[in-house]
Amino acid sequence: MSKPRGSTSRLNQVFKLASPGERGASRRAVLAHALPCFNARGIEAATIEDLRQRSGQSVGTIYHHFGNKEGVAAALFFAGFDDQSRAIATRTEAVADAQAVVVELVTAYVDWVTALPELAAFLFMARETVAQGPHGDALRERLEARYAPIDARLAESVRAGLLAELPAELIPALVLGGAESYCRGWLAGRREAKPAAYAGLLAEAAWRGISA
Amino acid sequence: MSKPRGSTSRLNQVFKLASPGERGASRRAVLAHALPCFNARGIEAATIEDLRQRSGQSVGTIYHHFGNKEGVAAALFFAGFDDQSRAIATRTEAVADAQAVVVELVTAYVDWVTALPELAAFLFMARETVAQGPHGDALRERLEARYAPIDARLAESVRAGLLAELPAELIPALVLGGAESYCRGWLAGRREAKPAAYAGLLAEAAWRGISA
Amino acid sequence: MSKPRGSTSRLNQVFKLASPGERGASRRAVLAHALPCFNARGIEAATIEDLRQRSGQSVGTIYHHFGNKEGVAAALFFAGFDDQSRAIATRTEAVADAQAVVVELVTAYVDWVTALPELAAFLFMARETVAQGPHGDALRERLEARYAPIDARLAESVRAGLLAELPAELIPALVLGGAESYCRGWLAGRREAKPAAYAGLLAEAAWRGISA
Amino acid sequence: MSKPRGSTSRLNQVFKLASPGERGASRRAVLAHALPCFNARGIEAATIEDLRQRSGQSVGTIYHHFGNKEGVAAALFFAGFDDQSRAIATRTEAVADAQAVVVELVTAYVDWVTALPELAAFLFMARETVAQGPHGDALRERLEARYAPIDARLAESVRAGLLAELPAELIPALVLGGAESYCRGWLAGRREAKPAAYAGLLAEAAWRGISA
DNA sequence: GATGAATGAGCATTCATTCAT
DNA sequence: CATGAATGAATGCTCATTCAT
Repeated sequence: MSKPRGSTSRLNQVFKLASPGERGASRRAVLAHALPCFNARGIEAATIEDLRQRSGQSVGTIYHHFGNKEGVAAALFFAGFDDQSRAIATRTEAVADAQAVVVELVTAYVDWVTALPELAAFLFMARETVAQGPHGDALRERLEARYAPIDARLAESVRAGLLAELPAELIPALVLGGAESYCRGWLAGRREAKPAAYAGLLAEAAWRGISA
Repeated sequence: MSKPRGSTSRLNQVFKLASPGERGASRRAVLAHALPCFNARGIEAATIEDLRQRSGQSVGTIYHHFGNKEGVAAALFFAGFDDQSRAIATRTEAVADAQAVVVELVTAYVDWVTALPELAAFLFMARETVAQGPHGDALRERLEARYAPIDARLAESVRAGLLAELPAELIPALVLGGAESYCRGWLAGRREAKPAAYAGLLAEAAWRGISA
Repeated sequence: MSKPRGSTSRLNQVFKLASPGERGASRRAVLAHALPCFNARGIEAATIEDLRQRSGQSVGTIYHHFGNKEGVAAALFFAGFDDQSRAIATRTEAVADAQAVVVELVTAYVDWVTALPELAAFLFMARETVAQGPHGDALRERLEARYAPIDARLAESVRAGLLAELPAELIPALVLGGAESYCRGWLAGRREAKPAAYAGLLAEAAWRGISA
Repeated sequence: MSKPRGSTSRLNQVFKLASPGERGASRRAVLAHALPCFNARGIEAATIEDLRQRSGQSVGTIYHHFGNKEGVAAALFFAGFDDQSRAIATRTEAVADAQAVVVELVTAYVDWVTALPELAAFLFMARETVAQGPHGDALRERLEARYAPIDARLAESVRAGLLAELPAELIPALVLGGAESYCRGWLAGRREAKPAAYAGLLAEAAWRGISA
């Protein structure tokens, strides 16, 4: 019998990375079941009772591991965020020129969203909540860590005349804005085709948008 | 003494349009003061007591006009959404060719967000809530009404060979994705320059991204 | 049929004074039934559910009138404290010389405790809690208002040579310490005779303790 | 280097007496650190987690030694109570006539409170809790053991005509009431001078209050 | 004896909504 | 139409206690 494929086993991998070791089983269970809870009703509207029932853990265990409901959401957010960062880093570090960086970035992004749609939807939903909560600084650090190397390489290309002379703070929106917008639409059920199906077109449009 | 200008009087205009007549004064007061309440803490976390205190209206009046809290949020959402639609329609209907449509659409969008940042932030925040609530169909109708004419003209240009052969469901993301992404960043305090300052660059990049 | 006598009707009078008017009925009901709840288990251990059940009011009404559990305790404390102050003031203001003041003070005190034992027990129990809570300043003001006139008259007598040369901060303890100590013992069930039965002896001992 | 003096080393002595031997080190640590925990927030509001953190012992150790939280409070109470009893007994047993007994009793009492204010505050706070709990009988026995010899000697003096004809149950209040009242006020921060400073005045007033 | 992760009953408090005036 | 006191279900969270290691 073959192992299950697709988003479930991929999700398990994300939670394993977030709570490694045999000890992390109950913590993992909470994280895994919190995802549908939060996605179904929003972080605020989801109740600890929801999390408890679906995860099969006790209230005390949830509070033992995460402190409070926001703590569960933050842990889930960073588990997803970090996995996404790894996926992007792996692909963008393997290539050299600016165009390839843009293509790999956009492609890695839409592939990740396509592979883990529930987690992607949660990241969109939880981002502002996390940014304004007690882990806001942690988020900003990790955003910096994710995008700084990429920004540096693109800035280099601007100096080399390969990219248009664009304000640095505008580039991220031009590169990932289209992909992000399409992904939001797809996750909300307003678009049919998987984002990965348009990876090439989105990457090409992004590159044309910023190239000299 | 001249009247105050800028976002406050512009907001008043939005609320006047949403609740015309002398009778609409209390309704207007609730809408106007609900905006900071919802933006400060989120729709779910804002309380009727917050709305009551800031608006100076009674609990009964709020329920009389809006039915419930979600009703206030929906009314505020559509007031903002409709104003944005009017702004876009006014500018895009005045031009003929595809490139001009794209430029006017992007420009109208970022200008509107720049002029009414609180309302824009609320629209981003409330969109999913409204889409999943009892007014979801109304939202889908109005989205259709807003974008159908524009989509039609762009689709025409695709057939005329002026635009790249792109899937119809991808075009909106390519056209407005960059602007939307930058606006989100600006509203969240992660970007410095007003979106309107980059209207030209965003419009140009959008056009290059989809042109043949 | 004659009216009921003794502590119950006397208590009702206290609560009437604390929440006058027809409007105050539900507030009064909460106060009246909070007394046995707090006395039975302590303020901390008494639950809102206890108060709700015994008073027959809703949770919302309790919070509407008192804000929180500590608010109920504080309101009850001041209702009792103020009644006790009135009882003391009435009797001490009616006499002239120092010995009579001491006698009336001690007598009024033990009579009040004997007449309202439940309330007296609560005052002993709640005093430190109130003093350390948000109403601590209010308590200190009212203590000052109660004892300042009496202290002034005793200090006058010290100057006149009728009283021993005693430190001002020691006098209250010498005057009321014995009565207070006996009352505590009686309220705790460690003493048999009602404090009022020893009013004369306690007053006489107090006067001998401080007289020149 | 000389040993530290004053209330800390005196407290250590109390805890050593309560938990002698090498085995009693962890028990002693819990008792010593429970005192500030209970004083800061009250017995009910202090948590096992507070005790655990401050004492550096494990939850299991606390339960091993004391059974439950009330057990810690009771053990601490009796450690203090017994030390106070020893201090009183040592001084009152050394004298013969009634006046000397009263003077030594009052003096021993205020000296003890002055030397161990934290413990004294705790005794006032915990007394009712202990009296109503499962150790109530133990407390009543020890109170009897402490005061019976003293009461007997004073009763003898009443018969000898040295003391006023006073009800037996009133005498303890007349003797210690003033001292107790002043000590409570000092411990609560409402009085400036240490009780020991007024030992003579308090003892004299007590004696005058009860002497024939 | 010692440990501390896990438990879950129990609590204070909030807040959308109603409805008598 | 307008009001705001009253309601009580629902929720996040705490914490004493247990027990497997």
